[in-house]
Amino acid sequence: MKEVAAHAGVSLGTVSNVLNRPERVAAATRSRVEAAITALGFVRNESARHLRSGRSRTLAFVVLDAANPFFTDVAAGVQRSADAADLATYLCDCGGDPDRQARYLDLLAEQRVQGVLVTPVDPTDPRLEQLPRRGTPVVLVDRGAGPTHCSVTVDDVTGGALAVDHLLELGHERIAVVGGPTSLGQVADRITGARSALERVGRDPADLVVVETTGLTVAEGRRAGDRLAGLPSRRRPTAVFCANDLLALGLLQRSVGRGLRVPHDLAIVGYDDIEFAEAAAVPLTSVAQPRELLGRTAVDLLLAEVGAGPEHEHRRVVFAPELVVRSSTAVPGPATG
Amino acid sequence: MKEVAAHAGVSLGTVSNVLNRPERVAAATRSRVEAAITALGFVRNESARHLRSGRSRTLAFVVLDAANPFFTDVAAGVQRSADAADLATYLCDCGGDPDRQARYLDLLAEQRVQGVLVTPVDPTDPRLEQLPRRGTPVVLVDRGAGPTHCSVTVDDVTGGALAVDHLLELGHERIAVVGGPTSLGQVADRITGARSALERVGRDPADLVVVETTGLTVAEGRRAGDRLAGLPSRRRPTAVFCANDLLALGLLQRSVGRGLRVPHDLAIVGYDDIEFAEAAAVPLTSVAQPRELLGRTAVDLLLAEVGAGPEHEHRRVVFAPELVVRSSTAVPGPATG
DNA sequence: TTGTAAGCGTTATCAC
DNA sequence: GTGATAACGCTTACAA
Repeated sequence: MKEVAAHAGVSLGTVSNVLNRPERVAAATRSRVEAAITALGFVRNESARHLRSGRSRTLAFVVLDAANPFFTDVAAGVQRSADAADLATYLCDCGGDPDRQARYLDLLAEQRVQGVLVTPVDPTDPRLEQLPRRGTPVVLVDRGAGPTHCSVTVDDVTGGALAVDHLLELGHERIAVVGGPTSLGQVADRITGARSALERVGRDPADLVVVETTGLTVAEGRRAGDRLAGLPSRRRPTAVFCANDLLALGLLQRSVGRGLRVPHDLAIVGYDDIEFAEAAAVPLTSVAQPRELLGRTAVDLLLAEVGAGPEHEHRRVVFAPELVVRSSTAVPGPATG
Repeated sequence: MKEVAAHAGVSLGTVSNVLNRPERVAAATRSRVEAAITALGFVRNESARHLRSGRSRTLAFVVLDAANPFFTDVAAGVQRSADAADLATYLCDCGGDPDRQARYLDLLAEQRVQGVLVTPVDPTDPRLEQLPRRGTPVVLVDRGAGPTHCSVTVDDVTGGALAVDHLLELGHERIAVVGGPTSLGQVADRITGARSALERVGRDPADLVVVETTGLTVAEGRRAGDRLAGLPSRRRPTAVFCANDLLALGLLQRSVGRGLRVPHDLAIVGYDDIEFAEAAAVPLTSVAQPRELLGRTAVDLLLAEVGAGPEHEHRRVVFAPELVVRSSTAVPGPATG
């Protein structure tokens, strides 16, 4: 900037004014400075301006796992709202690793971003509470809040119940849940919902077979498929509720591959209703969540908190899930079975 | 930091030493300072340290479209290598929008990140050349480089040829390509490869029907499926090569939905071999790329450039694609057709 | 309308 | 081993 000033024959302050309050500076000087800027290829140093003037124009979305299309869809909503507020969004992918979450949160704290949105891998990380205490608002996305944050969620207990209600209505007796790790609130809640659905019809919730996985991935779904397909048909569940669509897709693929007919031998319900659920080998029944809206709302809450300052009241927004029925649970038609 | 110094009864410089060269400071003072740090919840200001000491410990990966699993898989490779080098990775999602790419590149320039990896939406953006000229190395990922960058790519011309070779071997005469926009080099190259395959067997490359799409998405694939399924069977292609798997999945879904049998009435080849290709309604034949490796190599090139400084010689690494044959082109077995 | 100068929170170079 | 102090590149009063 010093060079620009020299080149244009003005002072540092004037260059700064051209950059920040162009109306304050005479047209002639301004164009001289602008010429110098392009001639020298000057680019402002964001760290310096940030250091001087408080906050950055950046927001971060720390996601559990960017390989899951659910989160990239939520991220699309985040970006949309953030763009409208003229904030840039950095996506920080934890890839399911709590250490990475920790590192990102530390980094973002040091970076003094405007705010952080998180779908936590580890919701118990103390950093999640430290950040807002030190002035960086945090909004929890897809996970319930403590007293220190706003949150946007979809009711996962209801969602789990929706799925199992549907299977019970279809007359299924042996129902399994595939999902994990249960340290993820989403998974735990969906299983709770599944149990409550059984309970409501007078069945013992302990009847629910839980096949725990180490992650919500297609690969884990395949593994679960192997386990189930390996059971003698007498003992095998006739229906499976998967904690997300990736699991369901893997399970579906492996089940079909090992000769099971879906839904005839095995009905499958997924969760999230990602775009690929509909395009699957057997179109997947799934519990849909308003993904984009989740992201947009999260940003709205964040902006409200940034605007309000410390007297801000944290809010929890909860959306309702919806069951989308497709062939993976419907009675098989002639072309599908 | 001043507060920490006061609280611990030492000077600013000592606090800094505790933070950066703890061995230089007496154990007693050190623990006093550390106590003060945790007591006050002190977090270093990254902008300030960055301003003082040159460069950041951050790298950005600007992706064409994070909703495409291909890119999140590449990103996983990027993160892996970046983690190993103790660099944090920000993912910047352009969502296919060149304006967003422009905004991100501007922001990253101002932020003085260590380096930028890009799978460009708009490879002609002058910012891509300005950045390295001003000291921020840029590595092009999945796109060929000019003289100002390193690049890592997979040979898309060969990939396109691989796909069409396969269809020709299966005896297909009327072959279509679905893809777009052709402003994307990937798309253009794959189509070029497709044409060259026809040429090699003495066919007129102009025979290739090109169904242009506005993006590489499932939705666009569905639209293309409608167009194709609407044709009278006499004129309809018997095989389609899609420029990526998302298109292929959408096309597949809609074709099957409109009564076409895959591969009997319509054979489909995708590109990228994303995880969902295998789990599709009809498992998808696809051209596989070493996605993770692409990302890891990109970071390696970037680090080499950062290490070498201006006398660095730009490199272009090109990997080979591989055809993975599945049911969407194979002769239908009893269970699949 | 433009220039001057203080200060943002660090780090690094010195003396002490 | 520790404490002053001068940068780093910018913004913003305030003075000219």
